Amino acid sequence: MDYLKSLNEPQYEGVVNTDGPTMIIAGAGSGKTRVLTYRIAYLMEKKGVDPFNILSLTFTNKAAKEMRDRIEKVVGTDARNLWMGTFHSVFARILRSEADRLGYPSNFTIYDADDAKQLIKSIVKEMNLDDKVYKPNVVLNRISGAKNRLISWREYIKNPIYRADDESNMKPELGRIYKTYSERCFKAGAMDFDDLLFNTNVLFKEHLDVLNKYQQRFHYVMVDEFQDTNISQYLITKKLSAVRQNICVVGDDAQSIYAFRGADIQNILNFEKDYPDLRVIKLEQNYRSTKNIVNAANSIISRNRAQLKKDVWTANDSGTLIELLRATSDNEEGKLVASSIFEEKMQNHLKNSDFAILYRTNSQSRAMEEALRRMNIKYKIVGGLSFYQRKEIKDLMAYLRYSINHNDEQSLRRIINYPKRGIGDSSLDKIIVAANENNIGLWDVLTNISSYMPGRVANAVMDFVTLIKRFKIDIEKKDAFEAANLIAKGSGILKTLYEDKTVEGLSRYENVQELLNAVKEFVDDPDKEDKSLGSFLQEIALITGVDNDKDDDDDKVTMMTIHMAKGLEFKNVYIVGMEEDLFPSQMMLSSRADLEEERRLFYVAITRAEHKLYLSYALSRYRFGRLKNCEPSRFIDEIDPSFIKVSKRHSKVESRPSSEGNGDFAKSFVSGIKRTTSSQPLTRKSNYKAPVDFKPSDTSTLKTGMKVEHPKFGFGKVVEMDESGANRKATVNFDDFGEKTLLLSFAKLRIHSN
DNA sequence: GTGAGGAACTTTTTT
DNA sequence: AGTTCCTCAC
Repeated sequence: MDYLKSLNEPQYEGVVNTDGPTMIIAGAGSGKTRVLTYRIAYLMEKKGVDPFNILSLTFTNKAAKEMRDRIEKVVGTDARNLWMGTFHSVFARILRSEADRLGYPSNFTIYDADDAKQLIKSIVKEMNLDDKVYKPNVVLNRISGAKNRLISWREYIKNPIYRADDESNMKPELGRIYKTYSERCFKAGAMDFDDLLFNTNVLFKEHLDVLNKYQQRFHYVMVDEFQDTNISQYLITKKLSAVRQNICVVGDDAQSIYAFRGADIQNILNFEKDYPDLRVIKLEQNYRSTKNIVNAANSIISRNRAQLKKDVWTANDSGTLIELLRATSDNEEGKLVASSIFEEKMQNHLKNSDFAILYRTNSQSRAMEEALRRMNIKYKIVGGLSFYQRKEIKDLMAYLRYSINHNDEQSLRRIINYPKRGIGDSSLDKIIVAANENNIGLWDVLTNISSYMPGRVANAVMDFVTLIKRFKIDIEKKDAFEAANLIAKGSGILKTLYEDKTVEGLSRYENVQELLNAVKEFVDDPDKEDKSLGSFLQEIALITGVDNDKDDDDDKVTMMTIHMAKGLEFKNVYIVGMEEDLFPSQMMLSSRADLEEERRLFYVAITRAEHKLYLSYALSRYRFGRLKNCEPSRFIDEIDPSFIKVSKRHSKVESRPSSEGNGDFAKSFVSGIKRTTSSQPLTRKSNYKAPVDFKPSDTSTLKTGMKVEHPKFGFGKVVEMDESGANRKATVNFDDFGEKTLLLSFAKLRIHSN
């Protein structure tokens, strides 16, 4: 057990005091992951605990995987049997096997935020409420908040305080929306993210035999990033460890940055009250960063009132001062950062992967990307719109999900008319209303469609039902990969995408193939016990941006939001967009507590840096297409000035550009074609109007090989004619826009020559 | 039912 | 600057 020798005293305490309630307060960079890893290894090696009896909850799946790998290095392949994962993934797994207790199917669907918002939107519409008042985001937040505090819709409706609160906010119907939303999810056999935790609590509360089973199973319970757990999560861990009391939570109140998601910093501040004989261990020595960085971070966080006493220090060198960069615009900010990275690489022999650019909002990545590309610096963006949120992926997933769970309303919505089969929105609404009015499942309506709907649409629905039934059989008879393949082909998704020869269409086709590859990998993975398609889908639903980070060994600069950077470290860090209203975010400044959360976020960002930290801000920035003036963030002034210096790249203040931007670069894009609005994207072809003198020719004589002109796409050559159907189509290869297939009854083509 | 085109709105972080 | 909703014509 050599590894114990490398630990300092509090770290050692954290590893060997395995029994009884323990709280480890771990300052940034204090070796928290090491302690947790060794603690588990110690439990297995020294105490002979079966890994099957250890539950370790982490914040991301990636963190879980890394920890498992590290433990495996110490104790061997036994580590694979540990229960390790995020709250959501571990309890989704448990719910899956206990679903019948709650009246759910074991193959329940997991709704992501997108599905949830769509559902709320349609409920608000059905209830004839104003969607300006009941915005899906706001409603979902409110429902989510209630669930995270374990308030069911029944209690919500009963409680006069919530009602009064909602009424004073002019949203008296929230309770009813919550009720309908819950019922619809239940009927659809679906749980949203919050339900996974909420229903686990219900399960443990109402089925004591089940609770008992898991209490007996988990002899040791550990929770990482405890500062970011909500009440619902806290109660689950408390219940699970109630018999043996072997609960160990690890966290840092100074790094609590998920209050918006229901994380309650009181969990960590009040933990002592719940466990009077709690052992508290503080890890205060920072091994990661220079003195300047540690002290600067301390000078920031000391301004917050809500915190535990802690004295983070380091024995490392002072290092260089933090550098402050000022740019005239967001684009120049990108250039300054890129050239600074270039210079640092040259002078200090650093790799791209030693750098991280951190920002407050995802939209800030754009300017940085362009600058890095121009300087030929490789980069990767972690998070943002993930692979699994792309339309084509969600479409295929919806087919897979629906083929497994025929009552999944949101999936049905996506696929019933994609590819087009003549079942429009109004027909779909009728189907949903029929299901709700007769209190039956969607599938029951679809299979008896002729009693609800006459004629042409009914036939289309019957074809759809036959298709889904076929898929269901495929899933039962074949393995997940083959079934997914058959569904991708049979649904017509592959064909539709294959026919789209545009650049975007090609990449969409490749993405679908990529998803099929992911299923293949899943099926071939020897570590997976349940290889059904349903199990694959549930796993995918809980994958996040960081988990998805495939090429982390490539030499690339990492770009991500500060939230995503939690738990990571880099030699050099750039925190960009240090502007008032952006960071701290304007939306967070309504109360003191929120300012403190923004400050903790800044603390997290600073403490990611090992050697060198840069802060940058711009004097003006594009927002909704307009250039807006910006002021430096108050956080810059809050850093003790002895740790910070102004960079030599700092721009002069006088050079601030005029705030009157006219994003009118489109004019030069395609000559002779006018943009119809100043504010709409180039990607939409309808944003261009033909010059007034454009007169289309009679296209009845159009043939392959002819040169044509189109008002929006300019000149091109006909590569293929399709005269088979009622609608004549021509595929034209345009000089500037590539191949497009045009319906000749609509297309305004002018024939030039052949 | 479908697609084109215009207007209006957007305004944070994520399991 | 990009998305989404609405309207209108086919």
